[in-house]
Amino acid sequence: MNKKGKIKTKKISELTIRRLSIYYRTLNVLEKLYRDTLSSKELSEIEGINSAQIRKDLSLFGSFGVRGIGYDIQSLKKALSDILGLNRKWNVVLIGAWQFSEVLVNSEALKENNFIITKIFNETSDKININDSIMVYDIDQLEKRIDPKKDHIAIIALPPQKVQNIIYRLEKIGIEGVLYFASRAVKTQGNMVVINQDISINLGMLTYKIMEKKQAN
Amino acid sequence: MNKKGKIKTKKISELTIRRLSIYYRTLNVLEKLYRDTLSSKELSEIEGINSAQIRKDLSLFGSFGVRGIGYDIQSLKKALSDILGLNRKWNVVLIGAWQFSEVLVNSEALKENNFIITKIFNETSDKININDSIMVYDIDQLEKRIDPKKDHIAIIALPPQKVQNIIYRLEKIGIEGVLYFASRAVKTQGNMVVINQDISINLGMLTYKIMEKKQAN
DNA sequence: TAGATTGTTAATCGATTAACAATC
DNA sequence: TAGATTGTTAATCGATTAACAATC
Repeated sequence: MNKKGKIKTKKISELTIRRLSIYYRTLNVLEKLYRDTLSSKELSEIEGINSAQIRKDLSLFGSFGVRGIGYDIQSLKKALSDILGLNRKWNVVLIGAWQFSEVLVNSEALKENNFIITKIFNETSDKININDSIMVYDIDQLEKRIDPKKDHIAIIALPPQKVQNIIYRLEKIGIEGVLYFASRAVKTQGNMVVINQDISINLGMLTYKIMEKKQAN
Repeated sequence: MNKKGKIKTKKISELTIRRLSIYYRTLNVLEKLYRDTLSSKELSEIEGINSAQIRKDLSLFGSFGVRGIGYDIQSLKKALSDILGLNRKWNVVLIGAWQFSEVLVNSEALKENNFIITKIFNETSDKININDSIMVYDIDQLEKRIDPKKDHIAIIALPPQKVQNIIYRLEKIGIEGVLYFASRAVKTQGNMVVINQDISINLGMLTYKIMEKKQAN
C-alpha cells in the first residue's frame, strides 16, 4: 500500500501498452471475420511478436484465456478495451489545417475506437466541408469554445512552430490529453498527457532499414 | 568477419535508431535558430532522454563531440543524416485518398528531409489539386507507372482492407520501402522494408495514460 | 486419454544509467 | 588552472523468452 492507501501495483511499461494496442487492433479485424478464438501462437504469427511475450503482457492484467483452447476473441477484446480505456466515448477537438481535419473526420481509426470529433479549430474555417454535428471555429476561440468537462482530448495538426503555444493554451484550459503530429519536442507543466506521432521519425527509420538491408546484400 | 568477408558489426537496436531520428529533428530546429553547439545535457532536457543514453547512442557510430564543449550542431546533423540515410534524395510515390495526398504534399516533414513526391496514385484522380511536377494516376496503373529504379519508397494511406493487396503488388514491383497508416498488420516476402504508423495505437496509449494519471490522483 | 495451449517461473538477454577518466 | 562535457566502462535494471506444470 502506498500513502494514499491504494494497492501498490507494478508500473506497466509503455512497451507493453503499445503491444496491447496492437493486439486490440488484430482482435477487431478477426472479430469482423466472425472468428471466435485465437491462440497466442496465431496472434504471434500475425503481428510478429513472440507468443510468450503476448501471454506475459496479458497476464499483467489478468487471466483471459483458456488452457488448451486459447482466447475468446470477444471477451479478450472487451478486456483490452477496458484496460486501454477504449470502453467509453472520448470527445475530440481537432486543431489544424482543414485538409488534415477532413482526413481525420473520415478516419476509420477514430470512428471504430469511440473517438467522437465534436469541434474543429481552423485558421481558414470557411473551407471545411463536413457534417452538421461538428462545430467549426477559429483558433482564437480555443479558450471560449473548449469545455474541459466535455472535451477530453485534442488532436493537433499545425505547422511545428505553432504547436508549443497551442499546447500551453490547452493545458491551461485543462484538457486531459493531446496527440500532435509535428516533428518537434514540446514542454508541458505535467498536467496533461501528450503523445507525439512524428512521420519524420518513421521516415528516418525506414531509410535506415533500407540502407541496412542493402548493406547486408 | 562473417562469411561474406565483412566486419561483423553489432546490430543496432530499433530503439537507438528511433532516438537518433529524434536527435536529428532537434538539431534541425536548433540549426535554424543559429545555435552552434549543443551538449548532451541540453538535448536531454529538450527530449526527455537521459544524457548518458544520448552519448551512448552516438558512440555506437563514432565520436562526434568535443570534451568540455559538446557537439557542433552542423557536424552532428551531418553525421546523423549520413547514418539515417537522409543525406540523399528519396523519391516517394503516394498511394491513397486525395485529402491525404494533399496533406503530405504540403508536409514540411517530407520537404525538409529530402523526400520528393513524384507520383500519386488515386482512386479519384480528378480531385487532386497539386503542382505540375507530380503525376497523378489511377491505382490500376501501379505496375505500369512505378519504376523501382527511380521510385524508392511508397507511402500508403488507403482503407485497411485494401492495404495488404497494394503491399503485395509493391513488393513484386520491387520498391524498397513502404510506410503505411492503416490499423492492421501486413505480410511480406521480406524483400521490402515496411513500417506502420498507426494512429489507433497512439490513441490507445493516450487514453491508457490519461486513465493511469487519473488513478494516481 | 492425447493434444493443445495457457499462465507463470526463472534464465537469458539487452537496454539504461551512474560514474569517471580523458580532455577541451 | 578550474569547470565543463565527452566517450566508455561496468553495474543495474528491466524486458524478453524458453520451458513446463496446469488444465482444457
